[in-house]
Amino acid sequence: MRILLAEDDKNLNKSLTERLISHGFDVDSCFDGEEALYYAIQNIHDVILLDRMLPLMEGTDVLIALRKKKISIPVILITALGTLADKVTGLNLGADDYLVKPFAFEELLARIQCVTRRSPILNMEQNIRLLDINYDVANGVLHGPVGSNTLSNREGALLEAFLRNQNQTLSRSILLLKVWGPDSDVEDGNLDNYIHFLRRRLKGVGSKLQLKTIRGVGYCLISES
Amino acid sequence: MRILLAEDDKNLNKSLTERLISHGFDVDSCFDGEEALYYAIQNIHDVILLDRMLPLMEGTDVLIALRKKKISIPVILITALGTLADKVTGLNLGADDYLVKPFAFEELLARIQCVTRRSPILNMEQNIRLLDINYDVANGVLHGPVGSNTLSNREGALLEAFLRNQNQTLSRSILLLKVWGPDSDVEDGNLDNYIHFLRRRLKGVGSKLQLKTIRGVGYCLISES
DNA sequence: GTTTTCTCTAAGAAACCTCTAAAAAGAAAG
DNA sequence: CTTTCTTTTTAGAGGTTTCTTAGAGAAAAC
Repeated sequence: MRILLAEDDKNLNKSLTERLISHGFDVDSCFDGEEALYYAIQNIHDVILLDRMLPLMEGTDVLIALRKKKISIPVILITALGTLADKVTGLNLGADDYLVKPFAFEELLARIQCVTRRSPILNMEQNIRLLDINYDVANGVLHGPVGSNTLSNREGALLEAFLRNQNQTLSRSILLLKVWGPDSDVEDGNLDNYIHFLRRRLKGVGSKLQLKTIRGVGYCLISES
Repeated sequence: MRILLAEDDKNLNKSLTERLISHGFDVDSCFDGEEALYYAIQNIHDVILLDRMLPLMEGTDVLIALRKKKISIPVILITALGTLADKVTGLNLGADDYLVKPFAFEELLARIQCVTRRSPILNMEQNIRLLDINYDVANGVLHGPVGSNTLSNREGALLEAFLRNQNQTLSRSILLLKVWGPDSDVEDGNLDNYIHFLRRRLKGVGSKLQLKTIRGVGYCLISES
């Protein structure tokens, strides 16, 4: 699960990023509103944590711009105690939830869980099942008919991308964004590599799932030949 | 066991801190309500001792804020004799116990014991057992099948963190917070060091428990391979 | 048949973890 | 106050895993 964090307080930003990562999320963090919008419109994140007051562009304006572009990624607004009064405005603008500083990390986790639960496949559940496999997201363990296998981070992120977008063909560029993030300048061939790794893993646990290549476009996880 | 103490009377604060430490607790002390909330929301303490009247933010408001954030750490309110009248209010707000100033230190100890006994793993009992070990918290002695061993303070705090959170993967950042406290600026590598020490201790007493490393995240105490 | 695109192997690079050694800090004893 | 011992911390060598790059061969498209 990929999270975009826009928070200008350097300490808070760093600590949140670390703790989110340690909970198994992929995190892109930024420090001002323009940057936040730049990342957000790539539409590759599953949740956006948006501080209300940001340099260059207010968090609320980022939110307005997003919704105007019909991007419906769940947004959790982070408001300081002082600006709490107009929290209603935030919700009216299209925010899915808000959080008042200071907040407990556990509360943040709960709210993330809450806003992502709405979209059925996109939830934070420990396990995602499909056909004959069962992927434990938190621990990165893939269970299949023949056995289990622990995936590396990249392998896990790639599998997650397919599992959260079932029956969809994911283009190479989308996969690169979702798995390596918007800033990565990784070689294109690296993706082929991980596709290969993942195929080996799937075969290794005896799954009938196959990563079909859609030539010139990308890949799709399917269950039949 | 890590205790958060919020008490603005400098003398009382100091004396309590010292005596608690001498009884084997780890103590973070602070002098006003905002600070107290700041520490408390990190959710790393096992008990919170909260003076009712604090600068910047009343103890009761801290308590309200905490419970609102679904943080359920046991809280013992400390009230002066004059404000005793509305002690009921405190309990209704979610406090677990209260203590009227002036009080005997032994009474405080008893009440800490009382509120921590409720959660089965988190209690103050002398010994915590798991599989083939038995850890005497008060004296820092680790008993295993082959022998016993006295742990240093840090080693003990680390082992305690694992024993109080059984079957959980504890991230490096959480461990640093729980063992070294929220203000420490200790080098990250120090943790690796104590993991190593603890592994040696466990092996030394012949235990089958293992500290499994979860690469890129942290560690987990498990009993099987 | 040529070109493009994809698959897979191999190996170097980077990141991360473990453990040793020793310096620094602190506590206890003389 | 000094010495001695223990604990805590820093530093870094060496090992392991993961990530990335590169390129040869296979498959598909034209």
